[in-house]
Amino acid sequence: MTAPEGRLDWGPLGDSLGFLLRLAQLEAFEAYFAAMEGAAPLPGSLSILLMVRGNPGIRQGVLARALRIKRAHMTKIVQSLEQAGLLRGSVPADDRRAIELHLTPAGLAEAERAWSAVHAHETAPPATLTAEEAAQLRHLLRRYLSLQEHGHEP
Amino acid sequence: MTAPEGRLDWGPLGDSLGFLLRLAQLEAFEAYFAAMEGAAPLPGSLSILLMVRGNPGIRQGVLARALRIKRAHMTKIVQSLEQAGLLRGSVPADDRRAIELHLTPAGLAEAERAWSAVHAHETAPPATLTAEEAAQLRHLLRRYLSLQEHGHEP
DNA sequence: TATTGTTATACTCTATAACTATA
DNA sequence: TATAGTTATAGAGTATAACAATA
Repeated sequence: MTAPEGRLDWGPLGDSLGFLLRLAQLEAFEAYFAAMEGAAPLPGSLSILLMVRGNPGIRQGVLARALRIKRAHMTKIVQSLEQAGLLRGSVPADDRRAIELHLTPAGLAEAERAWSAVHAHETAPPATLTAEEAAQLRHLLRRYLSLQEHGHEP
Repeated sequence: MTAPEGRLDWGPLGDSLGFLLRLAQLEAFEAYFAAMEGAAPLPGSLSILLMVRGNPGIRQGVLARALRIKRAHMTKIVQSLEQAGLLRGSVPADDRRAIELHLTPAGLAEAERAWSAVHAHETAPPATLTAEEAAQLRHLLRRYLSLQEHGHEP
């Protein structure tokens, strides 16, 4: 009567894309923190630094929508990164409501340092997948998110 | 100088499995809530009801590990589901520390009702993927999570 | 009127540790 | 001594709405 560990019946959850994505994301974040051991910034901050590096002058609201962070929350994160001296915002002349974000030299150095620490972990295939499967998984996720065009490919 | 919306350079984030999973999960949950409009319970509660339905007598701690919910949090969720009359716990004779979970008749009815509401949404492929790609994405996620064996397959 | 960013509030989820009762 | 579950507390992330400045 009692379900044994390791041989669970996942039922319809095993076919639910949302559920699988939820578990996979938790797994990936656990692996990230285990591999980094404090050597890297929080995933959210790192993603902002990398996005501003790749898109200098990006507006706060555009960045918030891209990373699916609420504007109110983005304000706090940006402020903390500004206080840390990694980011600076400037008000464009053509729309004085907006804020355009740039990395400071320190922010650029931190983005490079953090990414080089994370790079090996992020590009190695997880233990449960072959390199080919991992590449295909990333490809399908980009298709799902309509992010086909990305950084370093022709 | 300013990055335009819609044509962002995702840089290394576009190759980061963890980042892609994070965005994909947010996308999937948004789609879930948009499709359900309050007609379904929260994803966390629904996953617990479905897991107890498929694995009657599963212990709380086993369920917590499977769903990657901390034991302390699982206690609260189970208590709320018990107060709602959907779940009951029993103490097995062979280990009086443990709690085995079962659905009440009301809980079974709620699991059936909620799943039938969610089913169409969860099994239809998302707009950005073909049915084949969606199936392959689910397959790769199960492989990534080592959940190959699941509910309704030989 | 609508939009950008800010502030304030509350709520959920999470993380941690101390506690009990059993094993 | 280790484990299952509980309690308490604090923190991070998130959601919401009201607000000021600008368009």
